[in-house]
Amino acid sequence: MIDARVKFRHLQTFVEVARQKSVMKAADLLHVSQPAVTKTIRELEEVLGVSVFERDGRGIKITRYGEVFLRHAGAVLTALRQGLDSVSQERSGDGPPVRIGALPTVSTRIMPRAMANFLKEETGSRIKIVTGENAVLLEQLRVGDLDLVVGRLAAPEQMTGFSFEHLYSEQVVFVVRTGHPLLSAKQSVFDTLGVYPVLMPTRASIIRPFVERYLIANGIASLPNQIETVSDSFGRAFVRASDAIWIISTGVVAGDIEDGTLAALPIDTSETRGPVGLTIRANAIPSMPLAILMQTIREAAAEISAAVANSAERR
Amino acid sequence: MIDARVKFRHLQTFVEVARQKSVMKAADLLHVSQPAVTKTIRELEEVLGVSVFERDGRGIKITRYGEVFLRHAGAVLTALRQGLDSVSQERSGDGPPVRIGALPTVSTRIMPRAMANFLKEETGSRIKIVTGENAVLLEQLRVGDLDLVVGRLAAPEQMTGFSFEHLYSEQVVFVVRTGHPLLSAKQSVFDTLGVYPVLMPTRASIIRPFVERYLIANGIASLPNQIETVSDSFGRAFVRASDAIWIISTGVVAGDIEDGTLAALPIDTSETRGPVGLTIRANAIPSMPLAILMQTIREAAAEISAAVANSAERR
DNA sequence: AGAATTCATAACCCATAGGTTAATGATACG
DNA sequence: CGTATCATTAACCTATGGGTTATGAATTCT
Repeated sequence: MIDARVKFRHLQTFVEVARQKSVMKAADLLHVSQPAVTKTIRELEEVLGVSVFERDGRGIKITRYGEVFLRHAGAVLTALRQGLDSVSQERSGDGPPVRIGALPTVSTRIMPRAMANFLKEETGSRIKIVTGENAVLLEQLRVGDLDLVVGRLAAPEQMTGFSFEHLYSEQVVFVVRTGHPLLSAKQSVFDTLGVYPVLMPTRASIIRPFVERYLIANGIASLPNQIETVSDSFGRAFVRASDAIWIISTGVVAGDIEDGTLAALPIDTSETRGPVGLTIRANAIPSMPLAILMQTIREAAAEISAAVANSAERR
Repeated sequence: MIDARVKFRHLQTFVEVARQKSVMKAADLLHVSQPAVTKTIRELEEVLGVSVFERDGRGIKITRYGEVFLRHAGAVLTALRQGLDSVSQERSGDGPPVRIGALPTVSTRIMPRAMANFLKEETGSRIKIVTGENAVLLEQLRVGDLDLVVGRLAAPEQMTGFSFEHLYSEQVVFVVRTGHPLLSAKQSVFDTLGVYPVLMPTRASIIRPFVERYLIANGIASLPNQIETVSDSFGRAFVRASDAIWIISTGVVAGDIEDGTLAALPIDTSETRGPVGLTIRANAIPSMPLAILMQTIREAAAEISAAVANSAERR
């Protein structure tokens, strides 16, 4: 059982003092007198049995016990805050919409299907879908502007504070219009690659490094005629109308390949294979509609992997 | 700012009633009169602005708002509980030991130094260090048998639910005893590599795929005389006593190279470079001693990178 | 050394949190 | 239908939570 002496007030005060590194400032922020803050901290230390701050010259310094407790206290407060407005927005009928970021890979195949299933659930909540560059989306996720990002797993440095749930793996392909000379070429594709314009993922995208590594590994140092784009609609239109080569995630062009408007070059790109999944803030508790949406996305992903497995006998 | 009317008492009572699905039983469990419970729930509902329970025949039933809030309330309480005993058990001398897994790379250089610093902190808590294969360690981390794994970043598929903190990067080297014929060889190392026995990392190890890719990239399809080992002590002994080549992380043999018993072959292995760092469960808040240990590891890593930068003028 | 800043202690005060018992609805059960 | 159960509501009481002002102790700045 939890020690009944602890109140939220203790945690709030503690966190505020820790943030301000000053009793005075904290007292100001909290609109109470300075001794009140000191007293509250004393009470907290009483319960914990250790000091969380120590005098440091004219000010104070957090102790290592304080450091540790701070994280927990923060967790408690954010959890509570979330809890409170999770219902208050649930009450108001249409709360803020569930905001999700979808990388291009999933926005053509997975998301439409997932949304169809989601709407069947009749949750009544609105959904906002943002497509964009990975770095941007993750930053928005971190700040809380988004609740969920669906796409490739980002580089580990960017993943701190996030948790990732694997859905399926996919790779990068080199696609061209059907009837493209390279499709019937006798010699190695890589030799003549430089002849055609190439559409690359932008530098900020997740797959870019994979692509670069792959190109280097295959003896291609730099490509002329390089165009960087995030827009899949542009890419699609451009590649259809020219002899350009589009280096892009399978998911984006799966449909086009299937109905024969585009074709993948016959090269082994399995090196560029990597996980696609759901990224959320690590300790956030998903709201009810979000939880449902995540579930429908999982299902959609499962359906599609199954379909792919059947039709192409992959694996 | 959080509504000051909410107290932990409200959450505890709420959770208890939700668990018992009965006001009476909850009142019993909480050692208060039954009206007290009702009142507390009323107050909570007042703050939330919605009912969390509704009468259901002779008893009560949780509402959908209640459902939503329950998860958060639970999270709040467990977070607080953890927070409290993260320090209070610390005070009482010996809590459960901190259990960490260290891959060979770090167990020779980083860990000893980190431990030395850690002991200076006088935390009084016990530490258990396990060395072993990556896959095993990560599984133990996942299950909760370990609190921390220090080593190379694992493949993304294995990282779900984990968070990784980068410390430094390192690469794989090919080492041989000093005086080895290959060191003074005129021709390319790769041509004569097959002549000598080779010690490889085991298949389950993280660096194995890196090594394989590297070998292939340099035109070596398969190596005869291949020995797979995880034991760095065996590797060290064997390589000293024979003409074998040891393919291993820099960290393991840095000391040996420094004092001249072993030497690295003069080949560029920068392709095998990759991040080394701390892996923990994504949403677990580190306990007091663990947090301190992580800090000392960071410091140790920083010291060592600095030392390396100085002595070898790397970068 | 003296002034200024910042946190800690002490003494005090009052609203209310947090409970109590007693009485009053609802429901299910024999 | 009466009666036992379980929750709600009402009336009331008191300990203490949560502040206040005044003062003291320790540093730092000038």
